[in-house]
Formats: sequence, structure tokens, C-alpha cells
Amino acid sequence: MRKDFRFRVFELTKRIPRGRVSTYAEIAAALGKPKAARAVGGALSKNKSKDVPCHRVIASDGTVGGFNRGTGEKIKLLGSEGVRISSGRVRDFQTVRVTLKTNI
DNA sequence: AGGGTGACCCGCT
DNA sequence: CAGCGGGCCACCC
Repeated sequence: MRKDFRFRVFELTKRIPRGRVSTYAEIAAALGKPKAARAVGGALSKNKSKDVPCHRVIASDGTVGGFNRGTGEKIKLLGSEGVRISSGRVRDFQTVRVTLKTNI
């Protein structure tokens, strides 16, 4: 690994376009570690930087997942970007989902 | 240095 | 749809 796992998670998360989302598992896989989804969540939970749109990262089943500022806040942010959510679940999940690739 | 922890995931009941 | 259990991983005492 040429960089810290956490660093790579952040860099990858920054690439998620506004109004689109990705999943913990997706990011883990993009980093070459399909089983590290949990670790990805842990990394994002410690993120303080506002440059990292960690609210655009959701669970692989389409549910919103957690957020250090509170799930409600996460839903709010997503909504303001045009991502429709219903009952803690993202509508049109398959559509707004993005595939990321690593360059790091 | 070893074990606990968590913004997860998947399969099964 | 809801619960439960086991697995996996990086991070922080």
C-alpha cells in the first residue's frame, strides 16, 4: 500500500459527484479489499474534513447507514442534492449509484 | 502487544 | 419484512 487505508478512502470519496452516491462495500472493493467495508465505515466516521462528502456513502442494500452528525442530517444533505430518500432508504438507488476506480 | 469497537455485509430463519 | 449470527478489517486504547 503506498498510502494509508484511511487516506485512500477519503480520496475516493471526494470523487463522488454531487447528487450521486456510492457504498461502503463499493469503496472497499475499489481499494482492492472487498471485505473491508466495515473498515471503510470506521474511516469515514472519523472524518472531520468538510471536503470529504462522506454523506454520499451509503450501505450496499440502499439504506442510508450511519453518520457522525446523525442520520437525519445525512438524509437532509442528500435531499438537498436531489437524492430522494424514503423510509431511510434511497430511491432509485441503482440509478444514482456510481462506480469508482482507484488511481492511488 | 492484544483485544475491543464500529457509519458493514451476507446468508439463513 | 425483521432478527440473528458469523466473518472481515483498520483503528484506538
